[in-house]
Amino acid sequence: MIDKAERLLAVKSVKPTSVRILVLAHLLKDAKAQSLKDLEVSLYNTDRSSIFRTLKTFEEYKVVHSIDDGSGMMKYAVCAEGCNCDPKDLHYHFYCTNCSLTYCLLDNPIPIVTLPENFKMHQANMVIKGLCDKCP
Amino acid sequence: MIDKAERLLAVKSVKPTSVRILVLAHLLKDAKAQSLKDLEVSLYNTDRSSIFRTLKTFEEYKVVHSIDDGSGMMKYAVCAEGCNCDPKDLHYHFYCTNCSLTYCLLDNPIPIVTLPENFKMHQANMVIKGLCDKCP
DNA sequence: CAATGCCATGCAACCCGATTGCAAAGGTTA
DNA sequence: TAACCTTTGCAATCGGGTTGCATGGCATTG
Ligand SMILES: [Mn+2]
Ligand SMILES: [Mn+2]
Ligand SMILES: [Zn+2]
Ligand SMILES: [Zn+2]
Repeated sequence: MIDKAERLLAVKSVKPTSVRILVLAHLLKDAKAQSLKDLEVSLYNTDRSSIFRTLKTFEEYKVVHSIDDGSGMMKYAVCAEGCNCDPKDLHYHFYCTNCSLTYCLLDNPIPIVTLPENFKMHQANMVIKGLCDKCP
Repeated sequence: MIDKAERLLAVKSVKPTSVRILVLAHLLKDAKAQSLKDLEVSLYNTDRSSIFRTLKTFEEYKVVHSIDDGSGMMKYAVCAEGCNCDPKDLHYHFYCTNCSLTYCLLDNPIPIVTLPENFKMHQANMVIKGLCDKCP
């Protein structure tokens, strides 16, 4: 995962510092959307603000995208290959209200929504809430 | 608006106290989604926590629904007539990144999303972000 | 009417995720 | 080596949301 992280950082032109490699490797390893706190707990000897700023950098360089799933904590997930975080790359997210896991539903494109006259869409945050397949 | 608020509270079986009438009248008057802070500023002689608890009560009794538009503040909007806050009453919301207004897009039903096997949808928060018709 | 009980309200304090200021550490370049 | 820029760690702060507690208002009961 370390190698994979380093390669991905190179592709995205982000300088591969130690914190960045660790954070990205962890996001790649547990292939689920993770919060700042999740990462803080997992990388317990790395400072929270460093992880925070790393995530901001990752967002800026389209390494990860953030998901506001309504849980109160922003979640971060590695962007799929080819993703540029454009409207066309938008996808649904599913938040399990039981286990708190957040999933990227990459298979369903989000539909074109007919907006009122002269409204322009730039981004979207589409979250479906319910129970995942591992929860009762 | 005061009358309308009192009538609506009666319909929803919520005891019409002074704070509740004021809050609901204000939500009805400015027919847009408003945050706790918005209401706090408008009803400057009413306590924040009272407004907060009023909004919680309104949610519980399906008087209003809340919208997490990603602005960092929860927004509240009066439910349309006949709304029971069931999945069938879900609708898109539009958040203008310029003027920070949040609109209920009541005309577009949200589509049925094909979920992975054994995932069950209970709720959803669908927010489209961009520019509204009053913004450049 | 007085006593009781319940719910709503106001105020202050707290919680917690997010964010920032600042100095030290690392690495790069001249 | 010296100057410079970026990253990191630590501590403090911010801000929306939430809660504990005492008071107030109102209705019910005796
Ligand atoms: Mn995703
Ligand atoms: Mn709405
Ligand atoms: Zn689950
Ligand atoms: Zn606007």
